[in-house]
Amino acid sequence: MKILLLHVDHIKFKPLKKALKKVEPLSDEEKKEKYVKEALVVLTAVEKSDKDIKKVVEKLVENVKDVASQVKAKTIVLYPYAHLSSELSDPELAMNVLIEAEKELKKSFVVVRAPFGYYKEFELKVKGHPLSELSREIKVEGTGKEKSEEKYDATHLLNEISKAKLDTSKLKLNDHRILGQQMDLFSFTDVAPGMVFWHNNGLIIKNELINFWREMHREHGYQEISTPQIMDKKLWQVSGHWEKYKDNNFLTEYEKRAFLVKPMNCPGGMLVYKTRPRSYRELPMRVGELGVVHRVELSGVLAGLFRVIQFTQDDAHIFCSEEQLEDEIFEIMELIDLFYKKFNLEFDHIELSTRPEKRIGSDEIWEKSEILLEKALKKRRIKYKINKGEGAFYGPKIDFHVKDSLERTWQLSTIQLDFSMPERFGLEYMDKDNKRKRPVMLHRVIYGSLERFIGILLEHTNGRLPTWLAPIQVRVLSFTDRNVDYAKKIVKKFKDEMPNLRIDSDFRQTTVPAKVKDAEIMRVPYIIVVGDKEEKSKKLAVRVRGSQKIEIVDVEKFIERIKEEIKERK
RNA sequence: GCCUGUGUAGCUCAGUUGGUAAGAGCACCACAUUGGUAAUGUGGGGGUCCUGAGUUCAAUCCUCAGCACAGGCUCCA
Repeated sequence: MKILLLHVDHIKFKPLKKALKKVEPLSDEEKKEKYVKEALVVLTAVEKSDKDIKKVVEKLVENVKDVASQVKAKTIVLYPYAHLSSELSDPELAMNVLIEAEKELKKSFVVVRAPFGYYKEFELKVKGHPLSELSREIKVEGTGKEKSEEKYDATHLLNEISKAKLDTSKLKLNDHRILGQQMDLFSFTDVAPGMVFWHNNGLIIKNELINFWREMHREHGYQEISTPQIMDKKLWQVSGHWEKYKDNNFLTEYEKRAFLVKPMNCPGGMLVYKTRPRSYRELPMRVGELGVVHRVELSGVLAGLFRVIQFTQDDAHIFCSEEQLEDEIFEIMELIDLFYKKFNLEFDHIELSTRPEKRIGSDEIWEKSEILLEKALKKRRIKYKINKGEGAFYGPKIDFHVKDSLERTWQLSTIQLDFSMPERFGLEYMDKDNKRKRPVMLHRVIYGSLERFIGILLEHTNGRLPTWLAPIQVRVLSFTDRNVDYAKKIVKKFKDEMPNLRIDSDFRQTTVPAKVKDAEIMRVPYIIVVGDKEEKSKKLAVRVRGSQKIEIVDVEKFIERIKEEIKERK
């Protein structure tokens, strides 16, 4: 139970309308406005864990008496105030606690109890002395036995686990959640809201994106690291994330030390930087990390792959000198450009987000950083909007937004400038002149989150991914049972030529149109039908990615074509 | 988290104003069929009607509490 004790000159309140469906009826007297002078107002929120009414009431009364005697209050106002807790008990329990507490307190005080379950207008004047505002948390300890003998019935609990049911009423046909189901890419369940279960087909896409990412980043002078999933709370106090995002972290513990499930990769990266003295020769040091992060998000904001609790960031941190900054920013912009061209994606708009209210670092540094980013944008002649006050708490950023099937925009790539983290973590390098200097840092992602990126990509292609990304690249259909042996030979030939080709077959005894339909729903780029004609002519009848036209092609030529597409990532 | 909806078979949905009403199509399995580029025929198996508590002689349906999903708000290091 949570309570807030306010010592007031007066309080005035009046019930307006029901907040709950089932509440105590009010007498005419109770419906009237109440005015109480010189009172200790006890705002109460009864919580789920307050099952032992007797003990809860006992402790509540004890607390109230304690404070009342200190402030010398003779009148108590018990005032239900649900907003103190997010773990509220059911109304019945709450009512009982309040009624019992009222009875107890009446033995020593004048008690006024405000009605439960109503929206009330109220006005009060707090005295303002040191003891006039106090909050208390009342906990009833369960006996050790109860804890160790936690009772549950596994088969019973299984009933509570269900697959997340998608409400498709407001969705477009190319919504990634529908495609994900059709193409067997991923799923969600009740027991892991906002966390993706990647099926084989979906993971293929994710892994291919990662392969491409790794290749491009190696080419662009990045190293890659991987840091732990949970780290001591201290680290996040150093970085400032604890201060700013306390409630948005998953907490766990190890030998009585508090650990945070990482919501960001940067602090881990900082520690790697600090493992040995660094030289100016190492800068710019570009360090990538495909980090899995967890963030506690409000349940109402979750949305398919677009907004999740657990996701993979294609993160990177670039440590460099101030002189190198501009070039590094351009370098990242080029990389972003390269990626979006590859996927034929266009940005809806680009934002420059400036200093937020809650931030670290001096105003001079913020000024400098913002000007720097703006200059870079202007030099590149990039159109952008200013998003005032929306920067990260450690620095301003440039965000790249893309539209989804419902015309909502989502941030994918971002470039963030940061003078503060290196300061907080005491990062240094030895410069030419043998003096210790502080590096500057850039945080950046290209895909943003792999989850969100895949969602966008699916919607933009309507699931018809380029061959290199398609979970199934080629499917061979038999015309009749007569043709199965030959069709198997074709499949084998493809596999011999391309061991990594994702090819499968459909030899069911059904019509060709039926099998084509299924392959189309799976968005297979190349559907090959093998029948008597093909056996005779030794050619292939290929249906290409959604077009209704059938191409008759030479086997060898077709294999070359696919090889080329996969190699060139088309 | 808030507001408004939604939750019935693997998928898409119908239905019961509380009582032999647990239904269809697709998918799956079997049999027949051997077909030419988005759905071959017949038969069969398959359901905790989101979960829990309550009301009732009786709950998928009513009440209360909760969970998840969706749209919007707010938020997004």
